[in-house]
Amino acid sequence: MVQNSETTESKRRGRPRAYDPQAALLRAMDAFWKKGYSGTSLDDLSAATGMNRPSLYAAFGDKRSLYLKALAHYWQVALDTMRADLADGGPLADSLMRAYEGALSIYFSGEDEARGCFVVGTAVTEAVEDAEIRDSLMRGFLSFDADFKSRFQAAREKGELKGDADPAVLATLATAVMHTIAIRARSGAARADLREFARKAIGVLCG
Amino acid sequence: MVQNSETTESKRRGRPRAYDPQAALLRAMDAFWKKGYSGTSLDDLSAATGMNRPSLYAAFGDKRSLYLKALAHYWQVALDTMRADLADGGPLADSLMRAYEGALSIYFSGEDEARGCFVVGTAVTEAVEDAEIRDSLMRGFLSFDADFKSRFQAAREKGELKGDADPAVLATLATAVMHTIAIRARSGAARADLREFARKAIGVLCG
DNA sequence: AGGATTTTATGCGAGATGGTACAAAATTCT
DNA sequence: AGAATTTTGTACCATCTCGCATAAAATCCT
Repeated sequence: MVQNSETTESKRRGRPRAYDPQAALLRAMDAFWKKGYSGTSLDDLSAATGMNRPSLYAAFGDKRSLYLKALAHYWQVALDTMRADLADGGPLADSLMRAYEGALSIYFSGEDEARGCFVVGTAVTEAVEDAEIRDSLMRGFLSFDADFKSRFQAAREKGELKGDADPAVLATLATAVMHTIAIRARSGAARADLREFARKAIGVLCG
Repeated sequence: MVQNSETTESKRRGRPRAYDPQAALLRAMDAFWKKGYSGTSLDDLSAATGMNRPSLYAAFGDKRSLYLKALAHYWQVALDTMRADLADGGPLADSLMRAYEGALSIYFSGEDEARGCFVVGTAVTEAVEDAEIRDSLMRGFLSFDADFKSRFQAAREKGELKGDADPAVLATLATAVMHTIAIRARSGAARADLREFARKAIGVLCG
């Protein structure tokens, strides 16, 4: 994505960086995750990362650029996690439950408060005014749908689903379950309740 | 909700208001709807309502107070609309489709751009830091669930659903469909596609 | 040791932001 | 007509916001 000069070459010319850019990106993501894009100031980001503003600037560009990098990173982690959860063997219901468990781990990964999904909790708000964010959302959600659909198709070929089941619809519904869990987690719902709902919803989807 | 002195008494003592408070609240809601709570400035609100800042203050209190009033109004409209759509007679699938059609009308009611759901698009972001908003979300979503659940229960008693169908789970799933439609509408999905998804999702729920 | 190079740290500046003071304007009551 | 009352409009203030200029610090190369 960036030049690999940073990771490969260990001997850099000038004063060494005081902070790991990758770790800083994660802390910046945490800050955005809590307060949203507009609600997070550069002072918040500076405090979260431990970097002063010029360093933030040199490392990530301006505020929006930093947010987009955090968003891209989140998508990557979220999609990779879900693909891995869905790919592991076992019955369809187990695969789906693993995916929802994985999502819940992310949604409740905050220090004190439940933050839900980074995308749903922060990017959706900006989507109306920012076309780049909007496109990123559309692509990401369709990617979720596609992964679920593949899993449903595989299940149908194995006879785990009724023959008239529509993998595309079930996939979008599976994403819908994830969306409502993300929303409700950020709205104060208990993790155990959401887990239980996921379990029962899977029952309906695998009906 | 407020004193009815404003609406009933037509003769007020001092200089008359230049703007209708109710209409102004709707315009303010539009402004928040587009840019979110943090992203909307008092200048935005002033421009949207045509009121200058001191008038905004006198009418609605500070920015957060105005937002909370807009949020309460949206909940009222959204819940009333859905209850009416679900209550009208006919088969379960028709009731559900009416509810989703009604939601889509709201989500695509913006001037140019699709804004999705006001709650999902703006309040969810603030929920982590603002306990009052968070509680409002929890109550509202559970209210949606409850209304759907009543409708599913009525359908089951009429024999429209299989006996082993769980109205509570189906209700939360129905809300999940609404959530994902809200999210996707704001992310640029086409109204026709969302409508089609709703139709097919109803097929799964009414299994 | 000294120059070159890169990052850090302090701090500034132009503009936006939320909120308010104050006087002028528009109406009702006496 | 004039006092009382309520809203409007202008202007202002303290603070925050983003972004950057500039100098000091820490390393590598010769």
